[in-house]
Amino acid sequence: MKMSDTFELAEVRRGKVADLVASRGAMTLRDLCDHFGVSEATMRRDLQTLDKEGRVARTHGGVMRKASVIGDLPNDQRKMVGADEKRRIGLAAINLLDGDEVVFLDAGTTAHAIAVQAAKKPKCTYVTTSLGIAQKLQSNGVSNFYLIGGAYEPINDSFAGSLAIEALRTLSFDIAFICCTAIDLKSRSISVASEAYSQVQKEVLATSRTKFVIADHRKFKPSAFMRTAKFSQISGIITNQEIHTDDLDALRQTKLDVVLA
Amino acid sequence: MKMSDTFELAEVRRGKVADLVASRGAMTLRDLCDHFGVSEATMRRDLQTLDKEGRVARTHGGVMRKASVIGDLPNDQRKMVGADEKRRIGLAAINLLDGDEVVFLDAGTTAHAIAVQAAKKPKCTYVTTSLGIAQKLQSNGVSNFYLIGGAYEPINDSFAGSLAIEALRTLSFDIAFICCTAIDLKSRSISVASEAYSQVQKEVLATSRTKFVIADHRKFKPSAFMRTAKFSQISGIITNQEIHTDDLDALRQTKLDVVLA
DNA sequence: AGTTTTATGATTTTATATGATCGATTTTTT
DNA sequence: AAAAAATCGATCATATAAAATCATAAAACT
Repeated sequence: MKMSDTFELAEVRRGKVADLVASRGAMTLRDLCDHFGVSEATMRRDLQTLDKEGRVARTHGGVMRKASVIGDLPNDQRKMVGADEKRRIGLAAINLLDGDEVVFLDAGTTAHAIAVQAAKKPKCTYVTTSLGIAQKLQSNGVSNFYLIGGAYEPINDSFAGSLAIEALRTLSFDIAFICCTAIDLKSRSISVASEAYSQVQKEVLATSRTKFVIADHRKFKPSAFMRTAKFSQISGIITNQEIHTDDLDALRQTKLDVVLA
Repeated sequence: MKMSDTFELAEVRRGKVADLVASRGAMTLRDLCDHFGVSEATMRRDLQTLDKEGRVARTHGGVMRKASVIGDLPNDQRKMVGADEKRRIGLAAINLLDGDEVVFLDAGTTAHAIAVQAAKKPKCTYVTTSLGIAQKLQSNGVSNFYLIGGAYEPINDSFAGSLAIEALRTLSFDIAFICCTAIDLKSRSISVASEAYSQVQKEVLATSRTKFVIADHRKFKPSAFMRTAKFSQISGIITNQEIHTDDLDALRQTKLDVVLA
């Protein structure tokens, strides 16, 4: 039988399975089959092998990280404001993808929620300016990603400056997921907190075919910082159902695609 | 037995096979056949030989890098090898700094040990290609650092490729701390495991005023991978006291500054 | 030169990996 | 507790890969 294109060697695949399980803590058989594109029988045999080697611990229906190799716990479980809303937004974003795009992930906790799910579209190429998102992609076993480097901006855990701008000029993205600090429905614009980063965002917007702003409902408030873009420059907004009715009405009066997660 | 001819001798080819496998992590038999233009039978025999010599690890359908070389081990395990030696090397490196330089930190566990101490010279500007080192600087509160982005290289947790090279071309460093896989005292050269990353290192060397190789005593062994630089291109070596006497004598016969930590 | 040794590629035989199927077992639902 | 659903392990056919064998070609040695 023909093996998957991405993981041609069984042993390599098993290594990735072990890494993935170690980083996520636990996974179902179904998740692993989808991720690696193999049948249940094959994945069962992989898990059997890995279990014998002591690299994972099998359970009914899936597999868990071995209790002894705790190490650093994934910070997915770290409490953040509106964690479930962000998770839903991240899932909605991932579901917008066909599966073969070049995807830009902006710096921000909402884009972080996309990175958490990125393994579901393993054929996509991910590009980010965020240190934390790069970490997350790496620990989730997504290895086909690019990081835009530059000067570190502690304010949003990202890289900016001329190095970043220059790097972005040589790239282009199929779709960009943009984070912001505030969405002002009156001026129909989005804004961020860092001056250096607003330049990065402008460059990203200039080089992306489709641009979605991702923002939970709390972001709909008057801006007070650097204005990055007007609504006319973006394709749509992904937000969550808890959005205030007035805000939603205002949004619907724009030309933007609105996705409620 | 004649070795003078530089044409495609079998042993030369096997060396290249070992290099390629070490640099890519894993390859299929078919890939290798295509790359070297030999039959499957021949390549199988090569792999059999290399496997017996312990230079690669065969698997069904192809071949993988030996886990012990670098990279495939879980991060926490890798860091524990010679931890105290690396800590001392890191400290020695930091003590070489005046306190106001632009410092390049290479990708590798030894450079990681420098990053751990970086807060002791807070006025320095740090630049790195390593995701892990960027994390460490960030978590240590060192915020004046730059990350060279690019395509992620799982083999050494760093970024490489044309984006990285281009970014490096616009910078220059006062001092660079370079990590390597092996230091060959006979050929007086250093080598690394990743093809893409050796290019990054060459660019760093070209753009740094002072270049120190940092390597614990285990690194003094014949190279088998990508040669990055000759001794004539670097300023000195920082290693630890446990270095073998023969190695130290050989080192002292070079023009390099030798720092024992 | 001529002989021996080694390396290579084609061919056949053996071994391994995969996916589908089918009861058996466990878990969940009713 | 019974029924339903999901998961598991075993088996089989098939496709792919590895080993063994053999004939030829290239090097090395005398």
